[in-house]
Amino acid sequence: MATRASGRSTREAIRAAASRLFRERGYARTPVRDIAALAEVNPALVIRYFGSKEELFLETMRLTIDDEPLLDVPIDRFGERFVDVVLSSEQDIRDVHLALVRGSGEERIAERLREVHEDSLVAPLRARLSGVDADLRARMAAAVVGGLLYSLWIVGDHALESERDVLVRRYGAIVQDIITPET
Amino acid sequence: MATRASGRSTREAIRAAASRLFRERGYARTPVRDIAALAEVNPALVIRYFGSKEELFLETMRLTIDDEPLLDVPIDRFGERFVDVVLSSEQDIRDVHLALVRGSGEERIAERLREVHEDSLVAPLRARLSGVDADLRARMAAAVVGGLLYSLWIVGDHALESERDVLVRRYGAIVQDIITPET
DNA sequence: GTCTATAAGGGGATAGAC
DNA sequence: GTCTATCCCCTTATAGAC
Repeated sequence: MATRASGRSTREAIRAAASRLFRERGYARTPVRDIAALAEVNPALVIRYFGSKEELFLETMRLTIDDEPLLDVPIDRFGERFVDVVLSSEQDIRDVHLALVRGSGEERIAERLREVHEDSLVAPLRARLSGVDADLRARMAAAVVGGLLYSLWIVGDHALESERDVLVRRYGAIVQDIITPET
Repeated sequence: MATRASGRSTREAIRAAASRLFRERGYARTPVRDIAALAEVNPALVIRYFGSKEELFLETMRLTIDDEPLLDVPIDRFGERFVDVVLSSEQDIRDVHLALVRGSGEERIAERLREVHEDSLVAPLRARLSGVDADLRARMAAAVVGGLLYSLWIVGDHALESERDVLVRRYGAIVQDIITPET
């Protein structure tokens, strides 16, 4: 095999392959060799560049939610919009989330999951809430959204996958009820 | 080591050890050897009795929810009671559920998770509901309860672990809102 | 910067004696 | 029914040549 391009692009090729395979098959079921093969790179390089498989996993399984669509929405429609954003597939929130959940037997992966849950689900909700129970309400709403992801992707609840619009509306209503302070 | 008791009790010892370790450490992080050690039994016997590690896992990670407390409760308090039952630690619903979620990268374990989700969460809710949307509502409520478990145990959301009573009441209210038909 | 070759360990599972 | 001994595969990770 010919020597490939410079170190920079090799690193990126490994990262891209790892990101894809980890999301598709999860941590435990993705050998380093498979990552190397997909990246068309020597297996030794994977470790050389990233130190260990776990480092590589943590390096690739990050999330930053795009909260722009959340900023300009009126508070009484926030629940629906939030569900909409989470379910939007542009960023692969769901895949990364799923991989983290399944890998959470490993302590450091669990830690990353907590960060992702906090930063991507709790924080955006919390930012728009006020009142004494704001924190608890944000966490409950985040848990509910987590439950939606769990149901859709982990248990594969196809019966819940009605029209996307219906899902966003009904689930949005649940979230909305939680974040709206009790009368 | 002296020969232990009869085959019957050996089988039970293996089952008990496996059940405990799988719940504590999960599928991937529990070697057959550790199960044998805890059961004070030869490693070869584990496979001999149960065929494979995966079979043993599926054999031990079952759930049957005790739905007696659900039968005599008035429908308008059903949500709260349901959350109460799920969080009651008598049966280790949560541990088994957690182990199944984390193991769900394996196809057969995912299948078992779907069964458990269906039988222990969806079905008890569905049994008390009626109306056109009954099925969808039952599934959404089940997903929400799954979200609670997810948040409490998988991400370890300690901030959500307020007083148990508070949790049951507030989360029960959410479930109740879902299973109560819209006006 | 990339390769070959291999170390070093752990895993599940099996054969066959007792 | 239970044991010892071991097979065999797969894994991550490293050493050192090119």
